[in-house]
Amino acid sequence: MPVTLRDIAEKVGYSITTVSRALAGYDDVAEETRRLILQTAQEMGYHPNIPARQLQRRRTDTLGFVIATFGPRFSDPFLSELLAGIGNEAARHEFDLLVATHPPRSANELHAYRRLVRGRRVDGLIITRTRVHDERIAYLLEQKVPFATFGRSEVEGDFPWVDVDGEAGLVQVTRHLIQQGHRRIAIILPPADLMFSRFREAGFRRAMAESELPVQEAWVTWGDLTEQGGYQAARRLLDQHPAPTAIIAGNDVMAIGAIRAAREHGLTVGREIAIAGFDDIPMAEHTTPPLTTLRQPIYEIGRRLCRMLIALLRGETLEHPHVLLQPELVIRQSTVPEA
Amino acid sequence: MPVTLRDIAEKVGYSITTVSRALAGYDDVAEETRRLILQTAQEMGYHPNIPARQLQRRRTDTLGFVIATFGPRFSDPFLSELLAGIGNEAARHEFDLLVATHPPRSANELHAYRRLVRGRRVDGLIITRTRVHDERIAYLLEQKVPFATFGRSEVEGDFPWVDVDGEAGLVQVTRHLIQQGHRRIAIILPPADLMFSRFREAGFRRAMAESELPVQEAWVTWGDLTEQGGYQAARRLLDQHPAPTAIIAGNDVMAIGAIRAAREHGLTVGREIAIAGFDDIPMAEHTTPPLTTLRQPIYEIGRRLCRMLIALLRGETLEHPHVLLQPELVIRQSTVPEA
DNA sequence: ATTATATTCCAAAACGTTTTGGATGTCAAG
DNA sequence: CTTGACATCCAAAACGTTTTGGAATATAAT
Repeated sequence: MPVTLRDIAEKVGYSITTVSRALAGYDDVAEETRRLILQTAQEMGYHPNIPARQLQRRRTDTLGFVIATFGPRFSDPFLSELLAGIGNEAARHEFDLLVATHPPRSANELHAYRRLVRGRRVDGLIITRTRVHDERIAYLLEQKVPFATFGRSEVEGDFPWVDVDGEAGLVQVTRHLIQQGHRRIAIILPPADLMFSRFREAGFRRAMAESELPVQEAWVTWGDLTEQGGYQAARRLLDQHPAPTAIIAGNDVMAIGAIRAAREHGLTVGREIAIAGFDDIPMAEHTTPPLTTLRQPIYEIGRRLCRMLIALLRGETLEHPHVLLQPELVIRQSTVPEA
Repeated sequence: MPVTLRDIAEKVGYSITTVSRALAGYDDVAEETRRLILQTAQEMGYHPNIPARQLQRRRTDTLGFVIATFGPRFSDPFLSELLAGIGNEAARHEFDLLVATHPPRSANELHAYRRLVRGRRVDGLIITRTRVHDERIAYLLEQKVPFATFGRSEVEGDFPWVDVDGEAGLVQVTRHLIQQGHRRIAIILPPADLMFSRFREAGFRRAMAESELPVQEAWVTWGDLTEQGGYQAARRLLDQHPAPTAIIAGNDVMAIGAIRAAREHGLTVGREIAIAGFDDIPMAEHTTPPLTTLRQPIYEIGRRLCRMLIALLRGETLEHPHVLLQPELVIRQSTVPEA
């Protein structure tokens, strides 16, 4: 039913080849012929059949992005924003985006990657939240499928990445808290198998050491990046004696959970306890009190990763294949009591 | 480089046809032959080329979902959860999901749909937040592309949908507030061009009329479903004299904004002012105070829409092509002060 | 022995595109 | 008049799959 090159060819009386080449803009088509073909194609409502083109060109102009959904719920603002950045940039380059979802760290996570790669559904993929010994990266390297990651990796191999300097970030925020007079500082780290958890821990320890403050090992904890996780971890921290006077959470979502825990403990956040996050999600400036956090431009990173990957696919060599951005400390009332 | 049917055929000494049919499970292949072919395919690491299959089968086993991103940011928990539901269910049926993003109500919204439809990239689409005179629906009906929607529509045409009875929901929550002793009740509706805005408004008015309470027209306002939007609308409401003692927000995200506005106004939410939302996003039970809201099972609806659409694509007739779910009133401390 | 019926196989066409490697015709230069 | 250069066109192959419409052989029924 849909119009094909053959239909146009028959109508205008030229070969399929010529029609194809006219539409593709080759210069071995007479100007007048081209005009006729273009107009006819327009009139007949021609649009190329993409699967056919993909088959012939042996590429799909499609990117893959696999999202981990937490249980039945996925409302991680981090992933949403990244997705928006990737998606909007992909659209700008006329690329499509194939999204696969799956429960996190499930057996079918790799299955999702294999599906996309084996079926030649995508030309490249974007990976986020790189992990220690990341099997996704290992797989894609082994399969020689182009990809770009948000986050560094210790896996050997050459691939572009963008990352935010979590170590420097944690040095900043820890120093800030120390400057505010805090000595008993706790931290709720992201899951330890995530690469950025390591960097942030290192930054925290470095800043504490620098001020010759001891790191209470009981105050170094981990949370699963959800509100619940932050809440629970913070509760455990606040139940201790002595309790910390400041908590740094691995992301804003956990920080929001920590705020709730602190409030339940009867503490005034900002005054009796300081709480800081990481990300600067839109909600961060609207919590009560507004959240001190480290801003990372997630949306922009999504766009950038997408651009890098597409450049890679086009065979261009990247000027800066590895980008390390500095997070920006945004100080709000959750660590600095109102004047 | 990748293994094709031809490679297997040459290796085992049968025709491409037989290899194809053996792998597809037809019964006109000898048992022994099939075993040989299956094993060889396995050994050689065969995986079908999906674009080739799509071309031949004239279907893609792929669904499309277009997401409106708000400005550069998209962190709408509603959309995230719906996406998770759709994505996980699609994976269960071996369907892929093509996601397109675009700024809301931009000219290229329809462009995104056209792109997916014209290029025959997808077999069907899922639409959410149906609008009055929805041009997306009109377009898909005109193109005879299967789709399913979250939300009803007044556009003529037959297509499956799932919706939540917003009118009944608003009757419930309004009654609840009236029962709590509120007389001056305001509402922040979703944008008026969204179908569900109409239903909710009707429910609100019905419940008010039923108790012979006047609806202050200045207290019927609209917000853009963001935290900011809810905050601003609530501020305007609270600046009035007399101010409402209860505010019903069009979704939880706006309710969170309203809570912030109320707090800034020096009001204790739950006690001096009641605030209710709609959706019951994960964050709702973790706000301060926890939010009274109408729960709609967004994740499940995503799955259901996906199932309906796939059934439709398979030519099955749906038992219940139109599903109207009842939202569940979840009463928390934002409307009922703590004991 | 012949016919009918299964069983197992496959050549070829088709899906709609892009690309290769010329073919044809025209025109200016020699 | 020939040659070469250019401009314009196209037949055919290829991408990798599925499906159609039998062919070939073996087995059972007459």
